[in-house]
Amino acid sequence: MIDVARVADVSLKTVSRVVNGEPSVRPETERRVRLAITELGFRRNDAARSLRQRHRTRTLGLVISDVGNPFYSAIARGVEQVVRTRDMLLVTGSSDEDPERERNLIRELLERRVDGLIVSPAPADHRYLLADMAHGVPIVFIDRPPGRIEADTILLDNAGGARAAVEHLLELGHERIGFIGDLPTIFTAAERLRGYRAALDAHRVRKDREIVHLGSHNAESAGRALRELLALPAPPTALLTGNNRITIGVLTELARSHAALALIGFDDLELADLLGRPLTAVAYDAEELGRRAAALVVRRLDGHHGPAEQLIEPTSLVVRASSGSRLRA
Amino acid sequence: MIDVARVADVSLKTVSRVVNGEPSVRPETERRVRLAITELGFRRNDAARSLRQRHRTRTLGLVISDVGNPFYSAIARGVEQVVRTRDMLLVTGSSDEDPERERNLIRELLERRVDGLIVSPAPADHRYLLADMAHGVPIVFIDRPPGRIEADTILLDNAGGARAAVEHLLELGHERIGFIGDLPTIFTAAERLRGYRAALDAHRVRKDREIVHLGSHNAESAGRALRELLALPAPPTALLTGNNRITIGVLTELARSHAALALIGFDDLELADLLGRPLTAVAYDAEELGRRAAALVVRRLDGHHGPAEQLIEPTSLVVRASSGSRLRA
DNA sequence: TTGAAAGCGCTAACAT
DNA sequence: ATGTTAGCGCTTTCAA
Repeated sequence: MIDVARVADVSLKTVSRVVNGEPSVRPETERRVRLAITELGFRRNDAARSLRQRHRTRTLGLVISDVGNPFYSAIARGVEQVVRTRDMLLVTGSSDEDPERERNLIRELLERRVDGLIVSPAPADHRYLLADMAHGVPIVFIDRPPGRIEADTILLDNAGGARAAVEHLLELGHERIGFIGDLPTIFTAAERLRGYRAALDAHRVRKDREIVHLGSHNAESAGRALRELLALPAPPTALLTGNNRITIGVLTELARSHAALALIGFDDLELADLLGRPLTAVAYDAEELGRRAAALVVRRLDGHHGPAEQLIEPTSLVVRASSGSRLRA
Repeated sequence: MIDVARVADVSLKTVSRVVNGEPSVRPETERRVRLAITELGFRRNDAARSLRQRHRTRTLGLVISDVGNPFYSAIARGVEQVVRTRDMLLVTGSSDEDPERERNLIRELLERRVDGLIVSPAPADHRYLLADMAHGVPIVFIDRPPGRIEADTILLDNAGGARAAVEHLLELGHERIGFIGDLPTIFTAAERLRGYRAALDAHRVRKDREIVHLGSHNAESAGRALRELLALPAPPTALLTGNNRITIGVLTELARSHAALALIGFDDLELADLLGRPLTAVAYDAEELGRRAAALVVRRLDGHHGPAEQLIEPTSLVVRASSGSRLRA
């Protein structure tokens, strides 16, 4: 900037005025400055700027487990929509579900002085964030709650969605409804399992642990789990799958084995309609999840100081062919 | 930091030493400093830091049209993999294919002094970037070439992929092969159309403009385009679709109309195997595209100064059921 | 309308 | 082993 000033033969402050569109600069002076700016290819340095200004970086941090996962990229898109209206930028990092990496990522973002932070947390003790929150950095948790602290959080209605799915199967006349899910140490997996059980309890249907398989973390292991369930003396007549990876594994295995099984998947699939047997699914708006999380951050940025809030994003059951029709009684 | 120094009763520089893990600090002193750091909830300010240091922000900028699009999120993931090995962070912005927004985004990123930039550009004159490139900021273009400047670029083999698809259909005995694509103002759409035509030319098959439909930008309009093609007196017996959105529109319409038509889609679909009729597709590794783009940036960051390079990422034809079997001659 | 000087929070270079 | 000083590139405050 000082170079620009020299070339334009004005003071540094005048250049600053031009660059920031402040008034009180003679058109002729402004022209000289602009010329010098183009000549030198000058760009204002935002780091220096935010150092002097009221310390806003107009940047929001987002920590998720994987940018490549459609669920998280939908969230990122929702967050971005809000961020954009405020003329802010988004810094994203993938934690791969590793608490230590998550913590490092958060530290880096905070050191870069993001104005706010949205985190989809791995299970961990998040008390280390209390100091930063006390310093006024809005931190919002998305999809899963933080560990051992109170903070704004937005979750899916995991239990409600699973319960609605199971109740739909019950209404169709099924009584042996299986469940294949991920490890219950994962918050969403545990909640979905809870919803599954709650539905059976509410309808006084016997819960058989034999047809519940937990710990499937990818499509392959879900396929194996399904084979085991189908090999049982009394296999389930219907199945709820705990997430999209598991659903895909099950669909693949089903395509191979041609077994008849009513199926509902938690998480909708993009091409659910075009599958061999269109998938009945527990759907929700992941983008909206991102938007609402960003709105929580923005509200605090705008001076809101209320207590931590927990928001629940609803799910809906999209009934297609895979859940089948009423069982013959 | 000065507050920490005061509380720990040491000089500012000693705090800096502790924070940066520099040697020559007595363990006892270090303990006092660390205590003060925790007490005050201190975080090093990276803006101030990079201002003084050799101006590295350890940040890479990525401008794409939409974070929510699987193609771009795969790219983002690939870029992130590389960025992570260098302990850098990724700042992402979506341009929505709007050249003006793209330019603003780029300006913001450059003002924030990203160490490098990866851009999937909308068609535009990119000469405004020459000054920044001359200042040593590595800028790499991905998926589409920049306008009116020379810069490192990585593209898909769009023409080659389309050509291979058409040749596969020709080998199966088809002679009336249609094409539904996006507007040829879009680089990739134009290239794919070129590949389609090149294959027909090479095999001396007559090109009929009637069975080529351009300008489909979403699934709905692709569905309409298909209906028009099928209503023709001499409809095509096979079809190449120009991208995943178009493929989905065509699949939807095909599911409705039950028309018999050999189909190949450019862009693979995640559930291609599980569709009613598994999709033959022109596939490629979008993540690798991101990794290679990031590698180009990183190489220049490491001091490479060669001329602009253009890399081509190969595609492959994944043959499944939808392209059908050999036509009865 | 323009400019001079101070200082944001940190690190590099040089003392002690 | 620890401290002092200057200055990164900008904006703020005040003066001309």
